[in-house]
Amino acid sequence: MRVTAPRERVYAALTEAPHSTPEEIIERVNAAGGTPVPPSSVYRALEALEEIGLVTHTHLDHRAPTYHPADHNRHLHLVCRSCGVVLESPASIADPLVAELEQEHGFVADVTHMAIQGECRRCRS
Amino acid sequence: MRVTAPRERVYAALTEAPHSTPEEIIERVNAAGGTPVPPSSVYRALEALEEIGLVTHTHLDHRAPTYHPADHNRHLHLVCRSCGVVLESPASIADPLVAELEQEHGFVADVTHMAIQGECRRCRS
DNA sequence: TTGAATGCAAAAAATTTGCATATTG
DNA sequence: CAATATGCAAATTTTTTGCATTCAA
Repeated sequence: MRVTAPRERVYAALTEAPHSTPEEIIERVNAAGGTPVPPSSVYRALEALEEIGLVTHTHLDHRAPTYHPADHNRHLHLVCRSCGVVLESPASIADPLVAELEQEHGFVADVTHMAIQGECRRCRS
Repeated sequence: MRVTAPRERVYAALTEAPHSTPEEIIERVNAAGGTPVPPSSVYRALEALEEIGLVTHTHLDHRAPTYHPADHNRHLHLVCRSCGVVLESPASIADPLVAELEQEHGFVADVTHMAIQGECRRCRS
């Protein structure tokens, strides 16, 4: 795995703005100026970074996946339908559900990959 | 809301094959023969059916949404990463998590909209 | 009859691919 | 030096939109 400028710039963009879609990353990487990075290189960089575990992606909603630096404190993503805010909660909060799913269905769940939709405190009030 | 042929055919396709993507629905509706229904009409029919609550959609993975007839027994979707099988579980299995999320974050979760990724019993063995 | 819905074709949006060139290790 | 990664352009894929025509109520 080579360290290249596009990969470094994509990773930098993700630390500046986690939960970015590919499009947002493309824009951010290029907004910074310097040699432009074409979309195809951004897509390939994301793929590479994800493969070595530096980056992960999550599906927050019906749109494109969002990428962020891999976090060893895995977390659940909670997305508000009204305002779009993304809350995070330790993945462990779902441990009882995960255990139940395994017992009931023999299914080993990864609750961090897909967000949970709902409505946040502020929008409810 | 008018009852029209395209809408009836789209709904019929969903009862025959729930969890279909728009593309699959387009194919199924037209495979049946008869007057072809163009993609735009399928998309519009899905939107209309969803609006009146006859149909819902769920995000099973990174691909297109999948549609199915609305079910008053709401359920969680469990998707196996290896084989792609879609298991269902009563939404109530997540009640404790939902309660916890509300208490901790004031977030009212709808756990049925996004599937949970993981690995099914058969693929694990 | 008449407004809602369709069908068609074209546009838009998002992602992928092939290939020659440049670059890392 | 040799294999990997980039940049560019074109091709795909998926979904949306405008508009004249048709059809359900």
